[in-house]
Amino acid sequence: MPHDLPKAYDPGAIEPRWAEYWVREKLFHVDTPPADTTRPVFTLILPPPNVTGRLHMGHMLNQTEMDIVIRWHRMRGFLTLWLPGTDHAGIATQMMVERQLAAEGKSRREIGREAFVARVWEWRQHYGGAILEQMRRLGASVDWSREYFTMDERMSRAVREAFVRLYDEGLIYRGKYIVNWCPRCITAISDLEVVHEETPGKMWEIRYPVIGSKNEYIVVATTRPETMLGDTAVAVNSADERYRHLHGRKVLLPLMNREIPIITDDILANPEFGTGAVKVTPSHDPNDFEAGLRNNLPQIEVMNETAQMNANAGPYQGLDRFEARQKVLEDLERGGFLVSTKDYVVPLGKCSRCSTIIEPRLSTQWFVKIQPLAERAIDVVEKGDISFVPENYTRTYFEWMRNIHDWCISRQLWWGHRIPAWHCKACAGIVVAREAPEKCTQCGGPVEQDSDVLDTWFSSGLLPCSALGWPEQTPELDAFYPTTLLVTSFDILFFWVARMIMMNCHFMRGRGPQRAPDLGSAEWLKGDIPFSTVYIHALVRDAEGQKMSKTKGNVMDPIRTIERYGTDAVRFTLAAMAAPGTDIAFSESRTESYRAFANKIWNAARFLFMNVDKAQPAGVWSLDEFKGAQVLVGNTNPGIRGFRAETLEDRWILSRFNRVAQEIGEALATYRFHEAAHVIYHFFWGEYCDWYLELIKPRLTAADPELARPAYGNLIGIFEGALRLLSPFMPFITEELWHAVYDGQPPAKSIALVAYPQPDSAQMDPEAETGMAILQDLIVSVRNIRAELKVEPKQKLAIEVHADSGVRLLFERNRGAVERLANVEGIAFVGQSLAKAAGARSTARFDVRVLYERKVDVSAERDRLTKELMKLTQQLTRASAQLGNEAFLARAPEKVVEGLKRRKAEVEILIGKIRTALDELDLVKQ
RNA sequence: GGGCGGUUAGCUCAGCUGGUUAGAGCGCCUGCCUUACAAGCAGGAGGUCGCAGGUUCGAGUCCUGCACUGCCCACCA
Repeated sequence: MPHDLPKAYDPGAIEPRWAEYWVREKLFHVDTPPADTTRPVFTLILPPPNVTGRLHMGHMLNQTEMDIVIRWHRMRGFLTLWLPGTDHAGIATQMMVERQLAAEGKSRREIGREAFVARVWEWRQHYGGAILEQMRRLGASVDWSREYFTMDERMSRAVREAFVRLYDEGLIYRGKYIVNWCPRCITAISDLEVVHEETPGKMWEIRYPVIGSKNEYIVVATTRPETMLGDTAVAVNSADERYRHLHGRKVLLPLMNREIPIITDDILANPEFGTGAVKVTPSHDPNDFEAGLRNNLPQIEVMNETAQMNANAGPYQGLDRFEARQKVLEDLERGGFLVSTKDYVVPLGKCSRCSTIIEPRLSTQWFVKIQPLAERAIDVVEKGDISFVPENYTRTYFEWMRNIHDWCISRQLWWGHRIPAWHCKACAGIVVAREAPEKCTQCGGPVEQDSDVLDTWFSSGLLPCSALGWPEQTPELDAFYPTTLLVTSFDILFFWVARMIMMNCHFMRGRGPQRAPDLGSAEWLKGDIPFSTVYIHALVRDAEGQKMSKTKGNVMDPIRTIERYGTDAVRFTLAAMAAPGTDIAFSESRTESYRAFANKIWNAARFLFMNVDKAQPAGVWSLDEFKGAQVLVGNTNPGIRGFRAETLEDRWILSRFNRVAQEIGEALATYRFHEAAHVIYHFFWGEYCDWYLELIKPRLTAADPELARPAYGNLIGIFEGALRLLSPFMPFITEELWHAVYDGQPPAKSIALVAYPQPDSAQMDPEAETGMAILQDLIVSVRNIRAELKVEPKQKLAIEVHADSGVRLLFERNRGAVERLANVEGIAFVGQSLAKAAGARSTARFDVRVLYERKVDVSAERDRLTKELMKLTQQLTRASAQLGNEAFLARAPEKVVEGLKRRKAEVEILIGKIRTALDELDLVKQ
């Protein structure tokens, strides 16, 4: 029995069931539409989580926002595709499996490449689906039938195609350069994978003896003395007078006893800094590398791939780089070469994966010549074809794009896309091809594939076009590319977003304009862009505003939070706190309050069903009357149907519903999730439950079925509509209750598949809203007086009201409401103002007092009135000053002037009433 | 060294394009188990919007400076 709800809302009892139902029924699967479809299309690609990943709050925020947008579009009639997938995450996954091997006492080198890769696939088979399983639990309405993995064969094909094309166009090259090298991961990494940290360290000054002069030295400064073993020159600025006489001379490199030249080079950014002379180590520093090329210096590598000193380091061979540093310093000291040791803050580069200090290393790698790609990527954003929300990220994007460096894409790993290049064993030529060549195309010799794999971001940078079938011309590409939106976090803006823009714009170049981005939009999406809007969401921090990190131990597991409060409550928390551009300090107290919100909705439903179950058998009302309401997608006005606005509260709630639908629509269209969440929260709890439900109660039990019938229709109608409004935010509870509303026979398989309420201005009723506000004001005033007088809650009291005829009529018509909600028995309307009456309350529209024998607490009353008077007087002063200002009257919009005048009049009336009341109090005292 | 953001109630945060009385949740105080909900109901207290100037008829909102604070980027030994 769907109506038989347990008393307390228990998310654990309903959420897994619906999560499973949505997947099993394939509710969110969409067929690829024909190319000529007229249906508006909305495409969103899920930023593929790492296969190694576990869900964290950042994912949950990300997915909540995406799911809200997706469900909202789907309910508005878009053909909506949300495409899920996972990323093979090169280094991360390889490390995971290596750890596993280590636990078995094995290493990847022992078992060999082929076995290792097989082992990773096996790992992925077992554990790789964890994060997507977690996504299912969140209710993410993705199309599971289209799931991809970035190592799938079709993705590999796209990767090879992209590589070969870029190579053929001269945009990929191979060469020996200084790269960021992680000696622990034993691979090159890109600039972006290096984290710079200001670390307290030392700067040492070392003197190099000048050959051919006695007691003459050049003093150089360094933070990495061990690299001096590879020095091949000392550089000074050509304009530096101090060293002019040494141009063309040589120094003797201490410890190594190697003669190296003194060169003049502009390597020195600032000749004032340090001693004005630097050691030059072309194999171990990017600047020195360049200087080495300019000056034809030899490159002497002194370290191996694990940053241990090699044979070129002479006596230091075999030492780790930091041991070597100590030893070098000791030896320099002993030889009298060490001039000074100073504290110095060094910007140390560390591997973003394992925090090992990066060693700049000379090695042969593959690079993307990025400038030409960046130019187009800048262009599409400048032209507005792609826009960022919040828009200030545009600047950051340009900043990065304009200072971009070539991208090192080769990794010395085993897990990843193999570079489609083959080396000839005979002539050392290179063949780059889509498929493995049989032999060298130049000399016919045997070939062997390059052992490196590609940076993970090379394959994810091809999304979304690769996920839609590129390089094939698939119907999916036709229908869904460009995608509409990308929702992601700031930290992968450069890693991923920027690269997708560069690569997609490059490969999809020349594609004509596609569909419109939104309903009723006259604009068309440009054909080559990967997405038209990038929404950058906030970082989720802990309740203290600290970044969540494993080392701090403040990481929240969303699944655990969900188990405690329910998915809906956690989703709602994230949505309600997701103001664009600001970080989220996730607080469980908020989640608790949103669970209470869910409970409130739950109990409102119980109340409804309890009454309905009595009314139906009595023939007062039948669900069939309601079933006629059109809520199916495609209906032009899927708001509240069959509503009969017969009373003030009916007109009011209908008006409010429409206004709320409008506000939510506007908020969601601009990604203002928090605003939308607040609006629906306030409407449901503060208006529907607190007022409408209370006001309508007597009509539900009215003896006259003609009175009761519309009340039921309205009550259920608004409830059902509100569920639809709320559904994208809280998909589970709304699904459960929506099915229950229809007694298990809903007009569609899911609330997610019916229409989102659209505002209807014809149903907005400002007069009813004003009237209701006055009525609420009266009820609250009476409750307030009662509380001040400490009247027994159960005791009914008579009241006197003074008001003009219009307001009086309003009160008379809603007499019952006042009596019930303010616990009043008998309302007398009086002709004269009640301002003098002790304990009366006044508003600009009415005075009210209760008839009660207990004396007013004179001093408390005086305090209250005095405070009120001060506030109002301040307001009056300000308002008068403004209204007396010619410039204000001339320049301010009429609406503002009118509003202020009205307010001033009200304030004046109130001040008068309060003065009277205060005078009266003084009389009482005397 | 560049760039971006924050500072609003005891706490955590909203406040979009400057416009009538600055809001929410939690916490706090008072009273209620009023048959939908104590995860609730009713009432209430609490803010010189970081500081100093400026623009404007009008500033929490725009500009300048300062203080504190967070983040991103960067090949100055």
